[in-house]
Parts: sequence; C-alpha cells; structure tokens
Amino acid sequence: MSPYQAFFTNRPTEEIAKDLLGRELSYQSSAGRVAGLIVETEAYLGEQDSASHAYNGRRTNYSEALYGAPGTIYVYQIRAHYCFDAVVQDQEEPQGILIRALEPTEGLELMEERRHQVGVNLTNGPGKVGQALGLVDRHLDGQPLETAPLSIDLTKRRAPQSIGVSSRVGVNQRGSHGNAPLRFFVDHNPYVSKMLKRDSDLVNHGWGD
DNA sequence: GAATCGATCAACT
DNA sequence: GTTGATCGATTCG
Repeated sequence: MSPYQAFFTNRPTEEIAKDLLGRELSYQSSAGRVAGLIVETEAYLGEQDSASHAYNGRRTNYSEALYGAPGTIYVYQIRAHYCFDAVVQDQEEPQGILIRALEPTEGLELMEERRHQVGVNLTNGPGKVGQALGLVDRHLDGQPLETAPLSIDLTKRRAPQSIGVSSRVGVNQRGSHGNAPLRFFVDHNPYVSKMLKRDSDLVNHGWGD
C-alpha cells in the first residue's frame, strides 16, 4: 500500500476525518481546475453505523465503492445533488468520510458560474461542493484519489485554530448513531455549513496561522 | 412505495 | 439573518 493510501487507514475514522480538515482538495475538469481547503467532514462508521449506507452489512452495486481500498472515491446522489466520500479503512471495511464544505482557493469564477451564487454559498454544504466542482454524474465513483482528477493534497495542511464537533447533519435521529458526535469542522470558518454569521471569524476564518 | 449523508425559497424576527 | 416548508432523483424492498 502506498503512503498515500496508508493515510486513510490504520487509525480511527474520526481521527482521519479531523486530519482532513485544512487539506486542499482539487478537481481538474475539462472546464478548468478548482480547489479549496476542506473545512467540514463527517465520519461514517460502516456496518454498525445506523446512518451509513453500509448499515447492517448492506451491500449493493450502488455502494460497492465503499468496500474498496482506502483512498477510493465514493460518489452518491441524493435528491438532485451529487456528494462524495473519501473511503477509509481497509478493503471490505465500508467506512467513509463525507466532505461537507470547502473554503475555495482556486477557480472562484468557475464555481460562481456553476453555482450561480457567490461567497460562502458556493461550497457550504456537500451538494453545493459537488456542484461547484462540476460533478454531474458518478463517473469518479470507485476511482482512487491518488490518481483521479479529483484529489486531496496530503503533503501540506493548514492547521485549524480549533476543531468543532457536533452530531451529523441530515441523518435519521432515531437510529442508534443518530446523535453521535461524528461531524468535524474548522471552528468559526464561514464556509462551514449552518455556520451562523455571528459565529464566523471573518479575519482568520478560524485558521491558526 | 418508502427512504434518503440536500438545497432552495418564502415568511418571519 | 434565521427558520420552516417544499421540491425531487434514484435506488432498494
């Protein structure tokens, strides 16, 4: 296994989810390159997790990528939007980390064009991120982040001043893990979904440097 | 037909 | 600025 893949296994999924905050995610499409710092993630713990697509060992052709090697991309559609997970843990262990929000660093114009929005509304939610990146189908599903046009730069990281934790957004509260604290975000960063204006740090965006 | 890891717009403070 | 109802694509049972 490459060092790149090793990042996505050998430690708890929650820890990987926190380590992804501040990493730059980029997507090279035919229309151009867009990129942003990851500011919000959610951990999905697989077969025991009532909010996971693999709950109770559920395994279908649709979610097969979740069972793939660490660092695989899992693209899924919800209502009219595309979202994606970074698949973590070893092959056959269907855990994933949902990338929920980015702080744009490159390709602002392209994102604005795709979203018909400006500012934080470009990328402060998983479906919005998908649209800003230009995901319009599932063709990246099952590809490795290491070599796909959609990738995460693990060679550097901008450190959050502090990491916020909460329950996950939009999951069924009745499940056993409905309320589990598995959502992680850069505290006070304005691009985090549901971040209130009054809680936003408009100077440093919650970064430590 | 039920369920789903969401976004938008209208209505209100 | 914030809250709450409505729209809606696809897959699975």
